[in-house]
Amino acid sequence: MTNMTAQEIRSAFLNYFRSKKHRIVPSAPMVIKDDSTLMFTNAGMNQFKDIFLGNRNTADPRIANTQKCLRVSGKHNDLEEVGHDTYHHTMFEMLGNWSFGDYFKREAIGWAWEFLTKVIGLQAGRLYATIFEGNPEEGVARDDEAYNYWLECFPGSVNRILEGSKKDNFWEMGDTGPCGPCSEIHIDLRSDDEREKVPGHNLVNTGHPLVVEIWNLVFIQYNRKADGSLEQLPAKHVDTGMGFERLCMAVQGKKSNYDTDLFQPVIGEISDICGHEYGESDSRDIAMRVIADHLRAVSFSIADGQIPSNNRAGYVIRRILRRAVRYGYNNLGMEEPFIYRLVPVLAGVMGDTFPELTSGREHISRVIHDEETAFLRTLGKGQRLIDKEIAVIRREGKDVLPGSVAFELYDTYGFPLDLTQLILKEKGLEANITEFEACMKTQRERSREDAAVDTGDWVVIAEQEETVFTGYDQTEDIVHISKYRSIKSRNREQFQLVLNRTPFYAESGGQVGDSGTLSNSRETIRIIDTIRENNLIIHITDRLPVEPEAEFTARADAARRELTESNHSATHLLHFALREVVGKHVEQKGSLVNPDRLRFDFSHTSRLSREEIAAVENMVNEMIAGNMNRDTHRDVPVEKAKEMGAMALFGEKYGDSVRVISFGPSVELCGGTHVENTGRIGLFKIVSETAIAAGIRRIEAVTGKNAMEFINRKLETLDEVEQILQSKGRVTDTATRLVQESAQMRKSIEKLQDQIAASLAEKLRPHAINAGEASVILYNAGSESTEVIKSMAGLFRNSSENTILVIGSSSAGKATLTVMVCDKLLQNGKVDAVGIIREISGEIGGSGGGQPFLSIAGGKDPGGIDRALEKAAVFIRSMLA
RNA sequence: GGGGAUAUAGCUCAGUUGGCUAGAGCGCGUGACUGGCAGUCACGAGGUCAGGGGUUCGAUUCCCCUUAUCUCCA
Repeated sequence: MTNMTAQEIRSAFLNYFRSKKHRIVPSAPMVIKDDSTLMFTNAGMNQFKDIFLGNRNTADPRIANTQKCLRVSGKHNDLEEVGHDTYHHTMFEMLGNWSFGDYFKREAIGWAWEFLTKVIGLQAGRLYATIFEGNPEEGVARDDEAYNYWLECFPGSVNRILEGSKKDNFWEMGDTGPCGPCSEIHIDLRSDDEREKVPGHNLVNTGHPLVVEIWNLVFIQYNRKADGSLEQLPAKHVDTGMGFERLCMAVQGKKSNYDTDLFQPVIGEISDICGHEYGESDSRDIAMRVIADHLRAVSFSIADGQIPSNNRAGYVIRRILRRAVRYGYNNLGMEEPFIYRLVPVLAGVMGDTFPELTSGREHISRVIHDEETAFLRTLGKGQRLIDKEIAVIRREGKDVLPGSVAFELYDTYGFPLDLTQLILKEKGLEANITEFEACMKTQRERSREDAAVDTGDWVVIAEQEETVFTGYDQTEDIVHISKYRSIKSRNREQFQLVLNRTPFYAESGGQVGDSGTLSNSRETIRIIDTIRENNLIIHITDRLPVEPEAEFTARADAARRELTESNHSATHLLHFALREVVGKHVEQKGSLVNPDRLRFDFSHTSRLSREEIAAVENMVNEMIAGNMNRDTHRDVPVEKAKEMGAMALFGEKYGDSVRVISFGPSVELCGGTHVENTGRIGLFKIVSETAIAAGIRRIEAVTGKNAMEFINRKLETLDEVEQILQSKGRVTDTATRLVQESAQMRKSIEKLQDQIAASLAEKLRPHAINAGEASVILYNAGSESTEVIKSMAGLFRNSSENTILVIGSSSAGKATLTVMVCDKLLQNGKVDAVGIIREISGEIGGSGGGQPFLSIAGGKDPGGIDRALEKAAVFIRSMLA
């Protein structure tokens, strides 16, 4: 064991492979943008997937790096384990070295051994290797090759090289694609005593916390097809992954990943904040580990531009953060936001290797704070709801909360099940978990059915490398289909076509994909959309050509493309103008460009003022009027592009060489298509400016014809308003005055109505007739409003004890009857307003109801009002007699 | 992408088979008590019941659509 720090261990790894002629590359973003099958980087090899799939070539056959990974969904899902043991993580670093058709098993095994035992000094006596035992059904033999190389590392030792099953020792990327046998290195970190008692080889792959896998060497030699069969790959690759946190634990002689210098500073801070030492109580330790781990996952995601939200990747991040808040709330008693305060400590630990953490520190902290606050509010609401539900079951004399209710709390109000259980337990109640699980299951099935897609194998017509994209220069081309496949989802089938060359722009960088046609003398196929997946340009269509091998003319919809280009170029100008007007802290956080409009999200904390918006708009329009020519540089090295002043985006993956687009002072890295001169944009108009997340604002704008239409519509509306107000030029003054006046008038009308009600009451009081103990007033108020009548009813109710009021009124051919009965009269149960109204409402051809003291009926026959009043008098007398 | 929920005063929310003159707490304003503050009491201002359509004599309430937000699953 040595005292190397995590930082030193990481450098040792990269330096070692640099000495073996590997190029060291930076970690790819953890959040994945152009692969619909994967939301997050979950293994070191993700960023090289294109190369393994043969969609992209690489200039460097040997590469090494440390890659930030997230395992929280899909095949690798460790989320629920994290914190309860000492070695699972959501976000972790994967050290890896790669060979793309270069070296294979001999070097991979030899170097791994040398690095572990010589460079960082792990004891050879604690190491074990596993190899694939073979699988006759798959037609794959035992990996004797790897076995023999391992034999050279463990000369004469027994039980150091173990055989593993398909589950442990055959690695697959997904249901289909590159795969192959793998060979894992495990380490036994137990004390000598314990190793004496139980030999380590009995504990490999059994989940023992101190006998753990540290390095997986994958030998990619097959391609898994959709029918499940394997085919040999022409070029064989090596893909290795070593869990950095575990390696640090092994090197630093710790018993837990969380005891290393990667986690201790953060745990120390948590301990300071909550006032409990780490290591005192199991439940608090678990919570601290959960929070320390989740903090990393969430911070790195936000740094990569993925903020917590309610769908897909953003939802996964939200769930992780909420899990951390929950543990803090339950186990540490933290009822105020606190996780955001840990961000600076984390940046201190990892900021050197991952500068995005340091530079985005404040933004990350703010986003976490807002999310914590929001969730604590959700918990507060849930608490109230559950109290209500508890009252319900108590009333019914039960002690089990139905599973459907627990599920509703969870599904609709986001109240976690474990909290529900905790609260119930405190009151001696419990929840029906079986029912809860059943509800959960039906919800899952519904979603899965909806999302089910059936992807067919590629049908290859002609082998070829990358598709040549010709759309920068033309919208029409002569093409061949090189491969196609079918995609079935729900009851719809679509086809994906890959061409040898194409003028179709694939959705990327916010610009929508082109649509258009493929045609020849025989037929025309409609291309609905064009997307990019793993570096392939994929054309989507509803039907396959009759003769896929034929030659086609590919035509992208030129008018649509032109509108889109205007919007895209305008987006660049907008970005530039924002940085000039608002400040250099403005960075692009998202962008959407389609034929109708453009949407631009950027970092900025406050709402833009009217003046700022006008200034931005003016600057863009001046650049348009300036007729600035487009300057395109293709294949510029990234470094050179930055020298040119191009704005690169954090969390964006760029190739070695990039494309630079400039219009005058605006310089951007961009793969999209643009107008050749800003004058073509015509006109630029901002339509809206809103907040979309903490620290991020969104501008939506239109250009050209759309901008003209937008402005004209506004002007027409203004014209109409002027017409209505009869006030040319001073509409705002007039409108303000009108609104004020109408508020005043509403108030004085209310007052007048009260006065009318009062005087009407005075007028009617003498006309009361006696009926038993009641004093009855019958009156046809003509066109008096129901508001006044109700008001008067209130007056009688408050000022007398034995009045019964029956008032008729009418307006616009409709009749209304209002009946009020004083409270005192209600007590003896002989009459009430509802009874009276039911009795008499037939006379006006309607019906009604209400409260015992006040009821209202409406009808269509005003002529019946007097009859209704007479009937009321008879009825009341008979009831009170 | 699919399911569920919510939208009522500045804020947090009530509003029970459709009809109560739309309410409560907090906040805000004015006044009183007190030497001042804290506090207590009284009075008051503040509402397009999210927007649009429908059913009905009558809709904050029921139905449909739109928008926004929350939430779960993928």
